[in-house]
Amino acid sequence: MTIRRRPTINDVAAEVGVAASTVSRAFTVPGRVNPRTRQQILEAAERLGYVPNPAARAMGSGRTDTVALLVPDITNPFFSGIIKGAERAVGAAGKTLVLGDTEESPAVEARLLERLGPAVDGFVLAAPRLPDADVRRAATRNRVVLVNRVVPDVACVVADYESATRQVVDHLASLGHRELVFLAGPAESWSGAQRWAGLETAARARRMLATRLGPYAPTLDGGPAAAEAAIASGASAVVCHNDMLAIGVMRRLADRGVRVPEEVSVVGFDDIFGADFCHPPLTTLAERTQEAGAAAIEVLLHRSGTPTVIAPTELKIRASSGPAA
Amino acid sequence: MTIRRRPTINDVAAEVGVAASTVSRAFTVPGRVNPRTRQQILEAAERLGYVPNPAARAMGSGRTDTVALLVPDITNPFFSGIIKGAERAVGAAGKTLVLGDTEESPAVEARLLERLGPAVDGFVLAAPRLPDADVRRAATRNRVVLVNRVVPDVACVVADYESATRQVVDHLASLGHRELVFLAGPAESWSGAQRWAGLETAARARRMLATRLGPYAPTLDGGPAAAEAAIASGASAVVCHNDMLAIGVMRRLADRGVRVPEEVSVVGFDDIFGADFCHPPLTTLAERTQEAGAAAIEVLLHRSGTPTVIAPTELKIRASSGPAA
DNA sequence: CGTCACATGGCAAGCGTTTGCCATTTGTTG
DNA sequence: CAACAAATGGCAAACGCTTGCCATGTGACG
Repeated sequence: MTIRRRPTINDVAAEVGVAASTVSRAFTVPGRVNPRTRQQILEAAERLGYVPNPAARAMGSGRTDTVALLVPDITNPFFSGIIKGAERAVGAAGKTLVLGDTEESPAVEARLLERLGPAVDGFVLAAPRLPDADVRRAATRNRVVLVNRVVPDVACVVADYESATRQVVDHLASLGHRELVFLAGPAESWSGAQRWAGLETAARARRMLATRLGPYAPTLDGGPAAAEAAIASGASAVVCHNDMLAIGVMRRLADRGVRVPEEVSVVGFDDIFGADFCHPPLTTLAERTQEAGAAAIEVLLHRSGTPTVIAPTELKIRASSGPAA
Repeated sequence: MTIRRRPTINDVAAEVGVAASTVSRAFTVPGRVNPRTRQQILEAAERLGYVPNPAARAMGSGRTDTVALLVPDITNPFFSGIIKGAERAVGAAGKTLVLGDTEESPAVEARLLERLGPAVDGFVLAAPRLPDADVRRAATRNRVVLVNRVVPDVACVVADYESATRQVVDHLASLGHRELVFLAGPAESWSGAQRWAGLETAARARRMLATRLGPYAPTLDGGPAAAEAAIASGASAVVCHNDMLAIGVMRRLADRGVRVPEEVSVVGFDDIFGADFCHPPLTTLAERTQEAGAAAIEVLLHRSGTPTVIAPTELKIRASSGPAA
């Protein structure tokens, strides 16, 4: 198929017999041109198949009507939810979303920030791996909203980890567990730190014993090592950094003949796709990822200042947690 | 945080004392400027924090160095693989990927195609829902590569469904199954049609009986209805449109007390995230989604004409399929 | 030492929009 | 009907970069 030249604003102007500026206004400042003229212009544009060129628009106006969302791993279902939510919100605002996968690498993240910077009106950074200083620097060149990460003076939306961890601990306590081990994820993970801090506090309030083990890779592959450590610890309840790890752990436990939840209860974080059909279905703390993604866009597009919005969480109780042995 | 003005090519030119055109060439046609001059320019750019503005670049050159990938549903793990593969390939080529979620809607797909058209060098359409005519029209304005869809005169990369379905049928036949039912997905699905056609042919060659039931929603929620129909059919093996449906079906079978694979074998398509840890782990036909995504980008960026590339497939045999009862 | 080719850099014209400002037309008001 | 304001449209200058073309300087070669 051969590519045809696109009609420009000038083609439309010529067709109708008005100036290009009038055509431009017909699209961007409707009130500014006579309704009848506008109608003709719209019809001519339709007829010619004219579509405004975003790059040219960006040049003239400085606005790009595009925002970028950077996530550490597109294939991680947790981020899929954020992406989906952001996509919808961006689309509803008539703008375009550019997605970047940082592959968990601060370097890649920095590169994307730099490359995309001039091309977008703002960034949503989901669980960024970059140090605070770099995040702040980025916020100097573009509007930036963080998801599940807090950096002073930068807008963010974070899950309500305090309530979240309290729910987890309450649930385990009500099942009669007296101690829990937390199988930690990467040391740099901000949300991981929050989760552990919350668990520890909540456990103390409940007079439960809480221990942290790890770090482990927050993936299925991190499971075996984490499971072994959990078994060795002898705790009746294990709380995992995230669902991936939890599922990996449960697999290993099954291999080792340890029954879930009869012998040990397992709880995860994220409620990823699959958490409800793994075996046994996983009790997990669900963040409203789509809402979080949408909220981040909302803040980016409409709110000024550096608001912090707290996203609610919800404990999904399924079969992987049960009464203490 | 206050946003600072970005330095332009002129700032760099002034800093070094050369013309803007020289700075431009230092970045885009390195051989064209004296190595020493170039070095100075690069240093000045670094010092000033200059980053070329893609929009302006696009205007001058006509190239946008951006490609768009449109998928029906970002949260579907099958597409995550394609996205990941495409992302990598695009990044490796030093270009930018824009992602669009069409929400399974032809209308949204058409809108994105139109809006994004002028802003990108080309499109990869994964399993597009649009009618042939619209796809061809899009290919008239931009370069287009299809994934898992064939439209005459448009480049594409498709899974090797013929081999795929043969593998499935061979596997079931070797387990002693004499008949299978295919639980179909949406009627408009091109890949669904391919799958059924392949299964039917392969089954006939093996003198197996193949029946198609459905359509069912290709989601977990489609499972119950499909499972009921499968049970009613009395077949010992069911092949599902995709893994989502297969997992939904297995759930329902479990609820109904039908044991998998003892009483009925279940096979899916896609090998999505979760297929290996659902219960029982699902036998499924894996497409190399990341490779397919990368291949599509490769075709878009480097190949001319309208090549058709066939992506290999592989049957992952797991616990959901077993000897016929 | 005269020619010539090549290396290097500058000039200026776009690329498709937006937008500030001015000119004209139309409508309103006293 | 004069005077003025509002509505409408056009002109032209950006926006930041690329690129075709030309001017100059350099070294090689005969």
